[in-house]
Amino acid sequence: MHVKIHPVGEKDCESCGIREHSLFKDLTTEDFQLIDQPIHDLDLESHSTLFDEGSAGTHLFTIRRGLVKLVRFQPDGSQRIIRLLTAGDIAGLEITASASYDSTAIAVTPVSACRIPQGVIIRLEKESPRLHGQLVHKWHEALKQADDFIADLASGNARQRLSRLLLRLSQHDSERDVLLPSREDVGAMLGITTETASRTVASFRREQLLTPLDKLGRHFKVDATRLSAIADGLR
Amino acid sequence: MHVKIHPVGEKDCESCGIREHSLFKDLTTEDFQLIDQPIHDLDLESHSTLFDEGSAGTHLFTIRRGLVKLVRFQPDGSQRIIRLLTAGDIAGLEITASASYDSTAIAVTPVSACRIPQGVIIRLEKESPRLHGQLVHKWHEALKQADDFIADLASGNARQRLSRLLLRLSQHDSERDVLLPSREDVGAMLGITTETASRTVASFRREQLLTPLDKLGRHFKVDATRLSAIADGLR
DNA sequence: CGCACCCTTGAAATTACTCAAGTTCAGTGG
DNA sequence: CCACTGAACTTGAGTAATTTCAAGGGTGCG
Repeated sequence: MHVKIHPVGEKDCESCGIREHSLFKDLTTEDFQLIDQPIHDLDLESHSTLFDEGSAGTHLFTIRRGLVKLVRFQPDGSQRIIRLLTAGDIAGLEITASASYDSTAIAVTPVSACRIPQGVIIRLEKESPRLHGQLVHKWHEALKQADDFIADLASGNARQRLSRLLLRLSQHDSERDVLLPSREDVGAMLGITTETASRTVASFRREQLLTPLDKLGRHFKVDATRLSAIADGLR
Repeated sequence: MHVKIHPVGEKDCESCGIREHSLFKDLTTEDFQLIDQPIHDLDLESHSTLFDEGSAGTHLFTIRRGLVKLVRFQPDGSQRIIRLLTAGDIAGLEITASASYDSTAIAVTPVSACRIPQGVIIRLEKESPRLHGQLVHKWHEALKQADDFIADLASGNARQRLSRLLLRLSQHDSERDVLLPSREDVGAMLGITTETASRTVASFRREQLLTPLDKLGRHFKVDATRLSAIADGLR
């Protein structure tokens, strides 16, 4: 696993491109003075692991670019994806409340992230009400996402689940197009097999709910209107 | 819906039976002085609603006794249970971060709860680091429970899901016995139909994985060892 | 060119859903 | 005290959806 690390000073954080979405959004210059351990800037390859479930929680990560999956391993060794993180999200939030990670975080695409030592967060949380508010905001976001995951992606038949996933993935994206993870990951996210994921995508393609934008079958333009109907169970 | 309300003063909170599990665990006597709005003690009947998804968040609830389900309504009008709350858990935590409730909370059994005004929590959170720590703890608990829900109760076939639910419900209980909610709720929790829930329970009974302790088919003694094997997919 | 890796497809088996009766039990009122 | 009723649970039979197992394609890379 190749990882590029650049130590960054406060200057970099203060001028960071995604700061308005990040934990450090509201921090003042004085707050930045409290950072007494290095924050690293990471570039991670696809498939690399940010941390493992159960291991000691030493850092928390702000995702700057790319897609990260949080997974739990099932008794049979397969993965169940429990959440997806994109730019602005935090991986490893739980270490502000606990000693170890609650799930495994794996990059699904190339990822850029800031790696923040636990100590920095703990210190800032104590001494900066600004960070504090952002942390609460992140807890809420994570919990809501988990709840959405249960209500949307773990309910209904395969067609409904895939529709909801596609709608969700296309939502934040520029204009109704979606870059899907591998069929295996789609399955692990929806709680269906890889084959069913593949068949359902193929079926959506035949029905022109999805129009391929590449030859690999990952990048699509979606028909949001008709997908919404399917998501709501209308055939 | 019948609700009994008893206003309580700080004295009651300080001597509350479940305080060691509650939000107010670490509060000092001075902290209690900050409570400037009445905290009510509620007795709720089975099936009564604590709050509705989307409605303005005015209170948060500490469950003292009984079982509460958090639900989201599906496009077809049916419920999907996204979390179960028992003694010591908090319902409506999200209003410390947001203006409205993210899900609907409904009592599954008769429930006793403390109803705490949003203002009290917001004030205490600002002024008492003790409460603050407890809140973070509760966020973490809720998130972990949501993640467990996805990994355990929304993965695998009906037998595996039911096994995991039974094991989880029997865990905290005194001695390997379980009081199940209605079959409909079991289904809504596992993402299966009522009929499949019923059939699977019946099947477990025939296999003596469950031994009825009442004639209604709600209260059982569980065979934890064999259920674990099923939960892990070993037939 | 050939080897991986992922995706796709087929066919049979399994699992779960749907629809439609029954059954049981608790509570109600005659 | 007993029939009546409603709600929840159970069960069956047929159908639909999904999984499983197995094989075949396509793409990119060494």
